[in-house]
Amino acid sequence: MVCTVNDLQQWKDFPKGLKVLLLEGDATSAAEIKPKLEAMDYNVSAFCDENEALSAISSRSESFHIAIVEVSINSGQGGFKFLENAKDLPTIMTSNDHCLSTMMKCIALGAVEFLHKPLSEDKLRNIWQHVVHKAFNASASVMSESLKPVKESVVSMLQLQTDNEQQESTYTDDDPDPGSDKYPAPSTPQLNQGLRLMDDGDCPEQTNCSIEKESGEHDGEGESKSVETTCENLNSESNNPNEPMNTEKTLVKNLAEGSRDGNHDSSVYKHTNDKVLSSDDGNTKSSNKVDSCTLKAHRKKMKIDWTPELHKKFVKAVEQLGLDQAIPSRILDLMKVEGLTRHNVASHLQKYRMHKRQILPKEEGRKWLNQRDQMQRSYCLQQRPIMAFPPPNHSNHTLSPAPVYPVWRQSGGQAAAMPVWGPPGYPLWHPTESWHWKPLPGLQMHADAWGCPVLPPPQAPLPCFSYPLNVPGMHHTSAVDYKSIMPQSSLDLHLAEEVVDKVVKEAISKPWLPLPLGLKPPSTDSVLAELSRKGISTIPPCSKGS
DNA sequence: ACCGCAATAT
DNA sequence: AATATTGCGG
Repeated sequence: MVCTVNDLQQWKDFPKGLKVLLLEGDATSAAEIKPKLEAMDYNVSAFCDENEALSAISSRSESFHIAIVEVSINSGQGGFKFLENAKDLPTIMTSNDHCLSTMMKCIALGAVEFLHKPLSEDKLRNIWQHVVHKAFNASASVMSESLKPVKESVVSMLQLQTDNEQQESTYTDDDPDPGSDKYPAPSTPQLNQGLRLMDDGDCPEQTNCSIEKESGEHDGEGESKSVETTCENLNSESNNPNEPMNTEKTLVKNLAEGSRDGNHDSSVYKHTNDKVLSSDDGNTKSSNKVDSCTLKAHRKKMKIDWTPELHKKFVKAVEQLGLDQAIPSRILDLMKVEGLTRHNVASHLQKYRMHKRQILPKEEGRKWLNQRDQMQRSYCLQQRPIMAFPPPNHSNHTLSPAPVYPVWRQSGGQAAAMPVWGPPGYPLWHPTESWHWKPLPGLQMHADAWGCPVLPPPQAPLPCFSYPLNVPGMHHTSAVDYKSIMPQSSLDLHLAEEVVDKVVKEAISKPWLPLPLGLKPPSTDSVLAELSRKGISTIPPCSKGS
């Protein structure tokens, strides 16, 4: 609060008379710069000794409006000490060292601007802006919550915590506090340039940091939202006409994005990019790699590494829930994996289901797909496997080309060659040789394979049996065969039976529907015949609703 | 608000 | 190749 709005209002010829503290590493450069400042009618007090400068501001801090401090590369903390102890004084840092890290460090420590040397009058002319800025923002909470993550990110990147900031407790996460009067300066060309270097890395979407939608997901997924939120906040803030530093904020935010490798929790995420600092030139002071755990606010969603273990959890959850209840949110709950999002689960679940039902090649799918409306379509999709039971007169392979079942890939990669896909949900009609997932002795794989139960499946629920009426021959014979063929996976059995159940119900209730896959056969007549043969003569009145 | 699917992006 | 994201319909 060197200068209040009031002061400014009464300061007729502002910024003339601005009291500038100049701290240079040597008298020569001080003597060089001082005249330039004075040429603008600034009132300059030059120092070459940091401690002297500090005592000057401590003894009469009110007598300076702004400080221009050289960062001396040679002398350790040269300049920083002043910076950190002159919290109330808008401080511009200058240096011959154009290294990005230095710049950021200065800004992070509260400098209002960083100017590359040599200092021209042009660069110095408008330093008064900071004083004005401060005057108008000193009391207001400049550091909004939204900036906290940004701050943390930068700090983390620079590893300031390990360096020099014993006294600087701010970034830890507490105070975004307005008390620390230092605020980022109007961006300078240099700064922008420098920061841009940082984003050449690999954050493609950063350019449009704007509105990432997803804002919808405030739900339980206490995950990587923070940065996005930050982003939004930044944007909204940048709408403020009084805020001259949009670009800088954005860029800084980008930095945050870049440094998003930190995830504190389990091994869900792949730590893929730590290259962020690579563009950093050789700032040796803070060149250590960013500790990945420092950042809580990791930016965009990280790619989940669906390790076998994780997948196991997933499958376990799915099984616990049962197929009907296995929806992303519940699975997510059951899995209890920190950082995992519903989207992650949904995505995985989608794939999981896909492979369970062994999507047929589109071509074939098309054959029977357009036969009916959406309902019909989904019906076909769901039932197709069952319908593919080789009818007496058809060789199955002509109807259902055996898909390949990749097996779960070990994240380690050694088992990459293994088929990762588990058993198809309904492998019945597939030639045995395609059951890659089958026990596979010696490979710990199979348990992780898609669709392969990790837990003994719940014995009880075989929903299909809950229909006393719907156990026509088809079910019977098929089920029996199935069991004899595929005792390995009771889950599959379960699934198959469930599907059978559905099909039977469907067949009973809608005998008029064509069967998928162009299986001519059993179709209506056969089914009906079978039903009657089994003594089931009472076919529910075929109401669509049933 | 969430689910599921398909298409598409990364 | 594996995932994530998006768009759409439900």
